[in-house]
Amino acid sequence: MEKIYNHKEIENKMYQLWEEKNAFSPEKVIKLRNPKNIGEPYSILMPPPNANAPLHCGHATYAIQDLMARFKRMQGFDVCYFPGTDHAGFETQYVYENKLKKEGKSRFDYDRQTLYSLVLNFVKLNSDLAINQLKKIGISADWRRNTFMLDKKVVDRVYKTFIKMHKEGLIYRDGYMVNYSTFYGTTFSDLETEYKDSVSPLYYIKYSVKGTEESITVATVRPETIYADVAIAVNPKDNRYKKYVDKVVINPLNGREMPIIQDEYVDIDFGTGALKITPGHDINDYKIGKKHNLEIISLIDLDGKLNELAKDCAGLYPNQARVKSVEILKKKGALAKVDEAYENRVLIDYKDGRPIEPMILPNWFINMEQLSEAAIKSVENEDIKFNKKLWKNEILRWLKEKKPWPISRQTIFGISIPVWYPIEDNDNLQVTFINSKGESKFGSIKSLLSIYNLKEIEDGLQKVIVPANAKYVVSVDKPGDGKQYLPETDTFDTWFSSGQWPFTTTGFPDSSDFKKYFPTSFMDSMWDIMFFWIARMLMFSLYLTKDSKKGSQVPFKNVYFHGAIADKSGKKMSKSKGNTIDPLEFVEKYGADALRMGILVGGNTASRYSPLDEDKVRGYRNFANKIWNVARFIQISEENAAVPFGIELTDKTLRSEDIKILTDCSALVESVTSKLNKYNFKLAGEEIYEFIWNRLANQYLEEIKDRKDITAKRTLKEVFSICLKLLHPFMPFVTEAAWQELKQKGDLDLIVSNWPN
RNA sequence: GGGUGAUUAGCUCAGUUGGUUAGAGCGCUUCGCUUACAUCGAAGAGGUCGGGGGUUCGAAUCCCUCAUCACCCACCA
Repeated sequence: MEKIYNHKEIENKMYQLWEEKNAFSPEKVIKLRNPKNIGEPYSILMPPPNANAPLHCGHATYAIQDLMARFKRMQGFDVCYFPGTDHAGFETQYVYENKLKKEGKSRFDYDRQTLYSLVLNFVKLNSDLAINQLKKIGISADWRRNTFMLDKKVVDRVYKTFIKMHKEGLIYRDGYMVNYSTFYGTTFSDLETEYKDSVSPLYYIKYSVKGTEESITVATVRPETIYADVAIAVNPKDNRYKKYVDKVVINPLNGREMPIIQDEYVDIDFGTGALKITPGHDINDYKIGKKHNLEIISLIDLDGKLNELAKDCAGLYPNQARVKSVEILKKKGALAKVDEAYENRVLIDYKDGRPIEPMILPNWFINMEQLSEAAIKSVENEDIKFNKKLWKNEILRWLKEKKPWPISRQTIFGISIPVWYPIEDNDNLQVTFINSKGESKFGSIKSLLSIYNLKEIEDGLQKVIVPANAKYVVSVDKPGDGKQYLPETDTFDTWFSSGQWPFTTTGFPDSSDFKKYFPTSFMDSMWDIMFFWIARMLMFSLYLTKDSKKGSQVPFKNVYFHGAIADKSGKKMSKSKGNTIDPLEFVEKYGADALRMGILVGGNTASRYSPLDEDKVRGYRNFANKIWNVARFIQISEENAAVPFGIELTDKTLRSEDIKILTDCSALVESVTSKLNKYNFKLAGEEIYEFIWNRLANQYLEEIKDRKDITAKRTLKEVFSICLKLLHPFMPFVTEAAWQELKQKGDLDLIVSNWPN
């Protein structure tokens, strides 16, 4: 053995050894183990990393799942760890579009099919890269069970679920206030938007009251939307406006006569106490509009420009129209004053921080009423348990909102929604496509068909915009009834497919894996996707199993939410801050074992932000070397006479220090096992570290250095081998390597050896 | 605006149901190249556990209050 532990060489060798023996395959492990009994199933789903980029430091937290997999495998459970990678819809398209941009191109240069296959190739390359990187950190998933989010089995499952939900009335199509990015040309769910502090001018606009000399002044940051105003609202308790309540005001931009309504929502103390109501472009106005049965006027088109209703401002983008509309108002004498330094918050997308336009757009929705209800019950009953009460409360709070889930996205990279629109029944389908000469064309299908044949349109199809009340057929394939159809060009929200991950990976409903490993035992994920993913999986699971013999089932019994990996000063790692760590750089420098310890023991995975400190990782690299050298000491002291594993506490030749360390060691086993079962990784790891370094290496080993008897050697070997087992889930490589050095012919590999008790 | 959590050594954090002199890693100081390991060993400095009040024989640990800092949700015309 080398004096210094060479992690680079040995980690590769050990992983190779496990793969050669198929030690990650549950079927094979049963044969490798001794005794060859089959334990209870214990299954873990890997949250599929996005296959659009190399892994980042957050993926080092996969060590948590791997720890549980290795721990339970050694305990004799029938462990199946299901891996996979995600297509990550919009995220991936975003990454790919940036790539196109560097090449001087954009998504608008391609028809749907071409763009889709380009992105798919890109993703497949990255998917392999992601898997290889996970292997580098020692992940012991059964790679032969790998699932990619666009595999046929996944797409089939997604279609089936959509069709089932549609049949049962949970899916509907509606015009609804959505978060629309005119830049990306797609909607976002509420979870995908943020508010940003901003300073904007606040305009005070006078609306004259019909039949009087008086006017009501309203404050707004978006004067360009006055074209879409339908009412003025005041608080019913506001005495200043009581006299106007039955009167009508004149819209200063288009002369529309608008009612003055009363609603509790209006804050008496804010601005002037009077609020303009624009149901087409503001979520609160939309709600008030619905309540008071007001007309909804859409002023902004999908391309982000104002439409013909905006008169003089038609064709302008909102920020341009703002300037122009203010000029017009000024000329008309309707501008009372401007507060230039007004602090407000503007809606942006989470990805790039570009403005989001709330607007009414036809979209596919899931009614969450029943689905949430079932999920709430299972959380309250603790059919599904969380590692902190905080998470239980947060997820309940969110579920109780029961907000409809918009599931359609206007991106091409994703699973398409299996819907077809009959052309003859829908006069007003708006189509964008690239013709055979490579020119982009836009128009209603009726007018386009007078110039092009349907085949040419289909081949170059980019987007079909469909009104909310369109007639449609739900079908995976184009209906064969002789009618002409255009497909839905929207794709599913990526969470619609990843929400069914527990089903697609295990092969719901008939496969043996599903029968054996569902519901899964342990789910580890970062808390930031609690609503996106964990809540959705829970709802899908309860829904899809509701008609089964066993009744509704949760997808996993235990959820462990870990924190975001932060730098040593507790700041979340992000590219913009420049404090990111490439996990593979640490693997290279200090070894995967050291990195894993840095995550599992150096920080605290259970807190919201868990620091990863390079100094600590270096310390754990030293620890690996310490372990290596204890093994080396044992090997040297064995000389030519091999010492077998195992010694009984009843052995008469044991001296008092031997008995002491053997008993201390059993106490350690008990404590570590119990802590791991409670997911207390940090304390368990610290205890082993402390025991090996201080108790075993510094103390006992020094005590027996001069002893020549075999008993001391046997005791040392016994205690050390137990330590290797306890530490294996944390530091799989060095423990296995040390074990390989000490084991004798016929002994099992550490990965499939039995957990001590 | 609604809610949650945190505040312990220079830094990053542990401290299980309240119980003997408050712990770890890194960093720091001094000494030591002793044949497992200098990616090491030995010894050591350093904290009135955010402030104040209370319960108790006894509180970092329970209660109240103040302060500071995070975070989640909703969203201001």
